[in-house]
Amino acid sequence: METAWDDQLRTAGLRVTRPRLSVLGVLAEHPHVDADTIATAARAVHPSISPQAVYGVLKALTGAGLARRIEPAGGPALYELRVGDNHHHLVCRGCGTVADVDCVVGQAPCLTPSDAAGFAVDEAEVVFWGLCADCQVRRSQHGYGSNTAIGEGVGA
Amino acid sequence: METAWDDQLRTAGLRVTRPRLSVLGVLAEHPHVDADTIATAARAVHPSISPQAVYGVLKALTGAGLARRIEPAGGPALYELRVGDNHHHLVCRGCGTVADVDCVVGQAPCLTPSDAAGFAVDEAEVVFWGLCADCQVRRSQHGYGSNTAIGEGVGA
DNA sequence: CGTCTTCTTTTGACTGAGTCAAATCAACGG
DNA sequence: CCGTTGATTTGACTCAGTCAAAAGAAGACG
Ligand SMILES: [Mn+2]
Ligand SMILES: [Mn+2]
Ligand SMILES: [Zn+2]
Ligand SMILES: [Zn+2]
Repeated sequence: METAWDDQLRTAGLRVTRPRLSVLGVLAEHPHVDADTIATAARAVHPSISPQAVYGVLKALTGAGLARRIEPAGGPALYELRVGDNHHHLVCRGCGTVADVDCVVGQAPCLTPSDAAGFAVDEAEVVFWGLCADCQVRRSQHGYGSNTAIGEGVGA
Repeated sequence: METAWDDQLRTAGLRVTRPRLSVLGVLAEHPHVDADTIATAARAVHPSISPQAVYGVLKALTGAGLARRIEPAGGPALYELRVGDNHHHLVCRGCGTVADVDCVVGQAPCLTPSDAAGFAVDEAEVVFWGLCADCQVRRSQHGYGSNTAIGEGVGA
């Protein structure tokens, strides 16, 4: 199951190295992690890996289309292996947790602007901001009202 | 026309100061600018303004709901005075130019995820990525094909 | 108008996230 | 097993933004 990384790397024209396999292993277990968390986790299997190596690996992986980088406002970049399906994200304002949202259209750009102003649009990036289940509970316990604002069902 | 800033600031419980008026003036003329550009432009009318003052002003303005902050991936935060209408943005991958996109729904959240995973969603942030008209021309002149990929008309 | 309180700005140090380049190291084709 | 070339390490550096103490100014009140 994990030797598949080897093929994916080689097919992408990349050499198979221990830093790359470690990072891929971390990404497989934890979707939506930042570079620092990846470095810490990767060190468990490859203790001598340097922070810069992690950046280098992530750049190689994203460049080759094996990983995806997202940058939710207010935090460091996050990486994931789920690529090529144009999915979107839910981000919790309370704790930063990120969850995947399937795109109902499937292919980019899944939305088209009402007026594209001359732009050739190739991607519609959608981030849903709100509170995760845990943070809703935590907030209501501390006296705040739970704001359950839901709009119509358009899908995304 | 510009004395309206005074009232807006006071109504928001903020004092009327020269740094704040300068920043508001810059934002009124240039939508979607970063803090550094604001500082440079504001210095034309208030030469002694410090970079930190700009950050402080911007935090006060956004906190009071007089300005909005957006953070397109790969660049510094941008600020604008157009607030409260839940509009979206087009960002050029070539030159970073940002254009507004009216939201056809008007109120947040204008989209609802297909599966909210227990989140209470209060906002759907949409960023359309592509190439602006100028960059399309520039690219085709240099031999690259113009990729005109347009999806269905959902509006945003 | 003058004074006093409180909010703002300034000054300057500092952090976090990421980049860049030179030197060392290791994958893998032959 | 060697040599080439790509990858990692090391270390310095940038950029965007934060934090806190000290100085300054807005504006409430007398
Ligand atoms: Mn995802
Ligand atoms: Mn805008
Ligand atoms: Zn949460
Ligand atoms: Zn452009």
